[in-house]
Amino acid sequence: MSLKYGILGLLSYGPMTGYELNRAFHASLAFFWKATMSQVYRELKQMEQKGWVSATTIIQHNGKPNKKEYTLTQEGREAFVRWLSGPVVDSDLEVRSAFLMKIFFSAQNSPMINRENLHRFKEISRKQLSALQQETAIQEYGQKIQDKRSVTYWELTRQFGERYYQLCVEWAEMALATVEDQGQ
Amino acid sequence: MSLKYGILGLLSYGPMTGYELNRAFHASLAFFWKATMSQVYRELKQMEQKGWVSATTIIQHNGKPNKKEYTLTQEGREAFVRWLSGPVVDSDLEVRSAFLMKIFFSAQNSPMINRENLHRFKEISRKQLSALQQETAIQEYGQKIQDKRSVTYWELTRQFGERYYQLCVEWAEMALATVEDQGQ
DNA sequence: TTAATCATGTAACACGTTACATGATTGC
DNA sequence: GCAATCATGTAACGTGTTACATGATTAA
Repeated sequence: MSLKYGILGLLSYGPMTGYELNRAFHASLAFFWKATMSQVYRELKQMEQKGWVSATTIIQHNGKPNKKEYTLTQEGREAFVRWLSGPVVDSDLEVRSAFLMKIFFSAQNSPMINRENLHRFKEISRKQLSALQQETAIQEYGQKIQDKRSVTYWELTRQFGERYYQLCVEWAEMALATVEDQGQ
Repeated sequence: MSLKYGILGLLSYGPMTGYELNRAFHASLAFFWKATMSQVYRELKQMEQKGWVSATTIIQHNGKPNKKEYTLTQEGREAFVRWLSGPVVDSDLEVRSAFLMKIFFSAQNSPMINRENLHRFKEISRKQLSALQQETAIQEYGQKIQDKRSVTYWELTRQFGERYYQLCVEWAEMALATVEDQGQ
């Protein structure tokens, strides 16, 4: 559901190709929404049929393959605004964690494997945290497009991510201590 | 991917019907994994074909519909243990948040709607937090089944949830202050 | 010479969501 | 009388994942 609106949102800054949309996704929305190339192309096809975006083929020379640039239509912009201004519902907050599923059943695992898994979780979280802290794309874009209001909101999502991974690291330390304490 | 293992994990505590599995899901795993009835029935059918679970029909009198009780087979238990003892991978930590997607683009929204959305997010998070704090299922089960080791791990997932929703509430307060500060 | 980048997709499968169907019993 | 609980599912659709296909250019 949200992938559609992620694409519309990115196109609201200006026209882009599927390939560029994919890069933009990875550079900015990846912390809270992952998308693959084939998904992006499929959504673009569907949205073109709906009339939310329109495509223009750009012929390239120098041996590079032709591009299809997508532009937001009036209906597309309206659909985006309807979603954006619509209310926040319970399901927008849903959490899904394969890792916690594993932890839930981990009493049936060997203590050694549990310690390893918790350590690995902590390390991955730490890496994600420092990646988000060193994130400069927001500042760069902000200086380029001179849109102070956008930067505020982009920065809020980044800060959520920072706090989240901070939590993961601290929880992992607590969990490791608990598991050791119990002599497991 | 994880729904399968959630079902196998619950069946590792003893045989259950699809209906009971659904209730168990809502009572224990719901914070980090949501499942619907039809999904549970579909997975059970697939896993029966794979030979991971076996079904026994229990004829009921007193007007109630017949039940099908599912039991973990040896192969099912092996598949579960393979998953449980397998390494934690990056994708096990993936975050997906429709709410943050909306915040990311919220510079294009009216300031009033943004304040409303942040307030609503804070309220939902607060409710989830107090629901998790008042959660007693873990203690009850623990006393019933006398499995101290399981309780430790169940409790770790609950604590992750508590910390997570605490973070949400605090972040929302910070975000509201930021948005007000900017005169938006 | 090998991998990465640019650029488009298709096909098949897996998983998640929503609506529908049946029908007795129990509590408000 | 109406909603909830017990208990099973099917069907259709929507979304996410993985593998495959093409083919030139550029940097290590």
